[in-house]
Amino acid sequence: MSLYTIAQASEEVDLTPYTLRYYEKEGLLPNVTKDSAGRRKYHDDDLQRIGFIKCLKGTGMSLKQIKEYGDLYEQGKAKFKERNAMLEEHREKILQEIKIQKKYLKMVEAKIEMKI
Amino acid sequence: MSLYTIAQASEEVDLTPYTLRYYEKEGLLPNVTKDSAGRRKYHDDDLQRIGFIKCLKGTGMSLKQIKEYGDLYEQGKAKFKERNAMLEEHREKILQEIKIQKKYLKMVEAKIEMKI
DNA sequence: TCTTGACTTAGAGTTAGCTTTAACTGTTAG
DNA sequence: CTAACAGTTAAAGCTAACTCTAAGTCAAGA
Repeated sequence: MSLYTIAQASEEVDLTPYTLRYYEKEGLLPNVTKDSAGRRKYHDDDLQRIGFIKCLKGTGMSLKQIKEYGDLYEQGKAKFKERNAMLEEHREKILQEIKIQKKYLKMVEAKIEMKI
Repeated sequence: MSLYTIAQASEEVDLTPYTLRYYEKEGLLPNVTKDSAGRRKYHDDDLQRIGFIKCLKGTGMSLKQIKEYGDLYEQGKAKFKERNAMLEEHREKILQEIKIQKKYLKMVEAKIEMKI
């Protein structure tokens, strides 16, 4: 059970302390605790959660939607179906996006080969 | 040699007229002409250029960089090397990005299968 | 004890990329 | 001729996602 200061967590997940506080303010990190002096303490769970937030964000999900997903997650088993439906929909979006990226890649490669 | 009004061009490339004017203002579309009444007329060349802009933008290039590329393009053969170097660098970026997307896809799929 | 430095907060500022508004002009159908 | 319409401009406004500032607190080392 290791704990991280905001600086350490920031280093660990490669986001600035500003961003971590921002995510918390937006309700994306509801479980970050504070020590007696009011300073944030990040648990491994928090870091894992941030990792998944980065995954969702990196695949084009908005912070608003990520919060929705997180809120469902907080409600546990009761909202499992809804939550997984979100992920499955998102999965399709990622697949679609990879397809588009590959198409664009070909366009760029064609332009490179064009030599004009 | 077909010509398009801004509304038609907008339809054709699936961007709003606002966006087309904005791109022009930013210097991304230097060759759009105007009729005697001052109304924009888009040529096939313009639509092709917009298509490539969408490709670059869709793969994460900023409008600023796209403008840089376009400016080199305007300078023709003289800047061919520089221009192609940009594209090759961008090609690497796209490949990298596809890799990351695939990794994230696996993370999402793992979470779906986790059923917790 | 003093000072340094990492933290805290609320709230303001920034950036990219549009998007809209206001006021106006020129074209076209009735 | 006139009303509606599609376009024009400059400039303001908007949203997402940070990013920073100001003012303050707290703990640890010289």
